[in-house]
Amino acid sequence: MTKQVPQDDVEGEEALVTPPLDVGRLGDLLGFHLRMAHVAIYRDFADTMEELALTQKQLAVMELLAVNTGASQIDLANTLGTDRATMMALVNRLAARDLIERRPSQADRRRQELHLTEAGRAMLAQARKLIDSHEQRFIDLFSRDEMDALLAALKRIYKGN
Amino acid sequence: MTKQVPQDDVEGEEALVTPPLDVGRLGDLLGFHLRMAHVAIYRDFADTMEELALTQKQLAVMELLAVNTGASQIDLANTLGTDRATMMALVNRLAARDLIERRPSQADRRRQELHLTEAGRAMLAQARKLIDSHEQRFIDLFSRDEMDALLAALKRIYKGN
DNA sequence: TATTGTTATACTCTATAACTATA
DNA sequence: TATAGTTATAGAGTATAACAATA
Repeated sequence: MTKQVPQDDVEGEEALVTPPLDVGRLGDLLGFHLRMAHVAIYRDFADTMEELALTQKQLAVMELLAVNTGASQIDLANTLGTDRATMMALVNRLAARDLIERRPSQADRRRQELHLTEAGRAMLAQARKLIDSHEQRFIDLFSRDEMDALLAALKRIYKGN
Repeated sequence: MTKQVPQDDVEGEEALVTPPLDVGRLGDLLGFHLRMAHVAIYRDFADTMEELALTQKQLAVMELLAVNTGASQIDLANTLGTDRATMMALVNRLAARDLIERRPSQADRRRQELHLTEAGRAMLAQARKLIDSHEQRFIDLFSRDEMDALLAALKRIYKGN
């Protein structure tokens, strides 16, 4: 999916044809390093999931539905921090692929309950296997304590403490 | 710029109307927490920079040019991990606002050397002030040691060790 | 009045491919 | 042959606004 970063992230490679620039003040910004790390993982995820054609967010929706059967689009949007319209588009794409389905709620007829389909559950099972190897590549960079500290720090950032 | 996340990230607020779902297996994924943290900082950045209408990446380009005068689009793309076409669009937008300018290279006539304009330098000075308060909000969440460890961990992720 | 889903719209981001001019 | 810039194109992501049905 991303043929990007031709030489840069290949381990044990010699210097680039065009060497990376001095990052200057960017080096002091948490947001800069967070963004670079996020992009690195995002791309590895995309490459790993290429055969299944699932994005991080699509997988997130499916994992949420695996645990929260019948959740609404608003539930998903609130949990993942997006708005209704964005979630609508995301759900549309997954529904078009028959991975999830909408069912009208009996209790509140404004709502549509979202469910994984059989195909969705099968896809999720496959995805989890691929994700394991993807995650492992980054887990291997850290000790258990380091990883715990990293996850705690990231949570603190987006939960605002 | 982002009126998003209506209740979620307000400190000391009671439960949401629609409470966040159980994140299930997502809670174990580094990529999930990294993405959530990135989005949180990205939005705070966007809100902070609203008056200047500068994105994280636009600022990154300007900071890079502040230190690496005359760098090419390829240089910037390699450093920030994007491709030529994406950087082209980014540079176009900054150039259209007269914040940076292209100058033909004497040494290699395929190249354009990029420079901050006077307006660009002024904008950057303003931006740095706003960024300080933005960064401070997140720095305050951590001790010095915690922040050092966090930055080191993030670098390890995108530098592949 | 407020909420859920929905549609329409628009702009940004990202990447691919192909062209051009240089090297 | 390879590289830098460029253009065209397309799809995904993101958000706003407005409407209908329902609460």
